[in-house]
Amino acid sequence: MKHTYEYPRAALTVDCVVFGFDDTELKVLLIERGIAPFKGQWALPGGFVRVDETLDEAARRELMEETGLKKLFLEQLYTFSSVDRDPRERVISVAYYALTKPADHRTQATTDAADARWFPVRQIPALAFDHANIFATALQRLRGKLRYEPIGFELLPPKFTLSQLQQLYEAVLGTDLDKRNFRKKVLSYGLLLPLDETHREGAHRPAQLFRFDPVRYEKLKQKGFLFEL
Amino acid sequence: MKHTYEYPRAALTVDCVVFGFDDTELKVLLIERGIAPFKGQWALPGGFVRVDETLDEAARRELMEETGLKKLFLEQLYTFSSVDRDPRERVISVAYYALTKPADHRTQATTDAADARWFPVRQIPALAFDHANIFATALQRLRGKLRYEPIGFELLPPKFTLSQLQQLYEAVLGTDLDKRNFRKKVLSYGLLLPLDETHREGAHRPAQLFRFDPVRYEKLKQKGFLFEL
DNA sequence: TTTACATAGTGTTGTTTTTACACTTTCATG
DNA sequence: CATGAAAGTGTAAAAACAACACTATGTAAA
Repeated sequence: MKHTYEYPRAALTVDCVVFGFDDTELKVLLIERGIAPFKGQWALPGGFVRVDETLDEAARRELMEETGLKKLFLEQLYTFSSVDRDPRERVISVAYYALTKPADHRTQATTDAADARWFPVRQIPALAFDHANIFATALQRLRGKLRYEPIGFELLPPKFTLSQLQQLYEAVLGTDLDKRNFRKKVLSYGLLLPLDETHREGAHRPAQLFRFDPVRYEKLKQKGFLFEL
Repeated sequence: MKHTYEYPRAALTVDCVVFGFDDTELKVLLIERGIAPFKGQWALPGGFVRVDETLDEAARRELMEETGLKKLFLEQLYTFSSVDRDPRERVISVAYYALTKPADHRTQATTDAADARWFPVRQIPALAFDHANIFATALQRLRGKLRYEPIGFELLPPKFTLSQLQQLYEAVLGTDLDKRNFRKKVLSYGLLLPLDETHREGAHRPAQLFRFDPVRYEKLKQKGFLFEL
C-alpha cells in the first residue's frame, strides 16, 4: 500500500472475448473464476493492467496466463465504464476480441482460473460482471467485420477448403449462402491460393485446399480495394 | 494526497475529436493548451476522468468545460495506451469523436484552454501528446462510418438541401459524386422528408429543404436494412 | 425589362453485379 | 461395382451502378 495520488483513480482491466470455430459452430472461451467476486461463475478471461504495459500487452499476457493462448488475432473492442460494473470498486475495462482455432490450442486452466472451456455462442452461461454485455458487443463486431474484412481466415487452419470457409461464414452470420455464388465471389478477388493438396475425409470427393494470401491483400488494400462477402 | 492503492495505477483521460462542417470544408475543433505540458500548443479537447463518472459523461463534461459544446453526437473511438504518451506519468486516454455544426455554437475558450478554434482537417497544426495519431484514427473512422451509417446528418443543420448533403460527402470522403446518381440513391431509401420550405440564397433557383427521419431509419434497421452511400 | 449568371433539378442507356438454380465428379465404403 | 456424400461447375434473368447534358428558377446587373 504505497501508491498514492492526489485524486482517486479507477482500476483498469482488460477482458477478452476469444472466438473459435470448430468446423460447425462458433465458440467462445470462458473461464471459471477461482477467486471472489463471482467465484465459481463463468467469465471472460482478463485481469488488471500493469502500469508499465500497453493494453494490447496486458490482453496477451492475461490470455497466456489464464488460457495458455498465444499468437492470435487480437483487436481492441470497446472500453466499458459503468460506475457499478464491479462490486469491489471503480473498475474500467478495456475489452478485446480475439480469433483462434480451438483445435490448435489445448486450453488449460491456470493462475486465477479454476477451469477454461469453449462454449457455443448460442449456449453461453450466466456471466460475471457485465461480461454478457461485452460478449454481445464482441459478437456484433465480429459479424460486422467478417463481412468487410478478411478476418475469417483467422478462425480457420492455414490450409482450408472452400466448404469450411463457407460454413464459417454461415455459422457466424447465421445465414445460408449459395455455394456457387459464394465460391465465385471469394475466388474472384484472387486472395485464395489453391495448394497442391487436397483435404480427404469421409467417403466422398476430396476438396481442394487453399491458403489466404495476406501479402496480396495488403497490396490490394493500398489501392483502395474493399474486401466484401 | 490521500488516495492510496496497493499497485500503481495509470491516470485516465478522455480526448475528443470534434468534427464540424461549414458548407465547404470538414473542420476539427482544437484547443490551445493553457497549462503544461505542451503549454501553448494545440491539442484535442479532453481531460481527466473523475472516479464517479462514466467515460461518456467525462467526454461531455470536458467538451462543455473547454469548448462550450453541448448535446452533440458522441461515440467512443479507441483507447490509446502507449506507455510514454504523456511525459508526466502513465496516462491512458479513451478517445471519442463527435459531430456537430460549427455555426450552431460559438466556440469559447474556458478553464484550461487558452483558446479554441476550428481547423480545416487538411491544415492541422502540430498537436500535443499523441493527438495527431488520435486525430488520424478518428478521421479514418468517420470516413468509414459515413459510408455505412446515416451519421452525416449530424454535421448538417436539421433542415438541409441535397446539395449540402452531397458537398458534405464529397468533402469528407475526398471524392466527387455524380449529382443525379447521388440524389437517386439517397432519396430511394425514403429517409429524407421533403419540407414545405426552400433554401434561397444567391442569384439562382432556391433548393428544396429536407430533414432526416430517424424514426423511419430505426424501423428499417430492425428489418436488416443497411444504409449505404 | 431583359439578359446573364448560378445553382437546382431531372431520365435514359449500357455495363456490371447479383441472384437463383441443378447436375456431374470423385472418392470411400459395403 | 453400386451407393452415398460432399466437391465442383455455368447460365440466364434481375437489379444495381455508372456515365452522361440539358432545362428550370431564382437574383442581380445592364
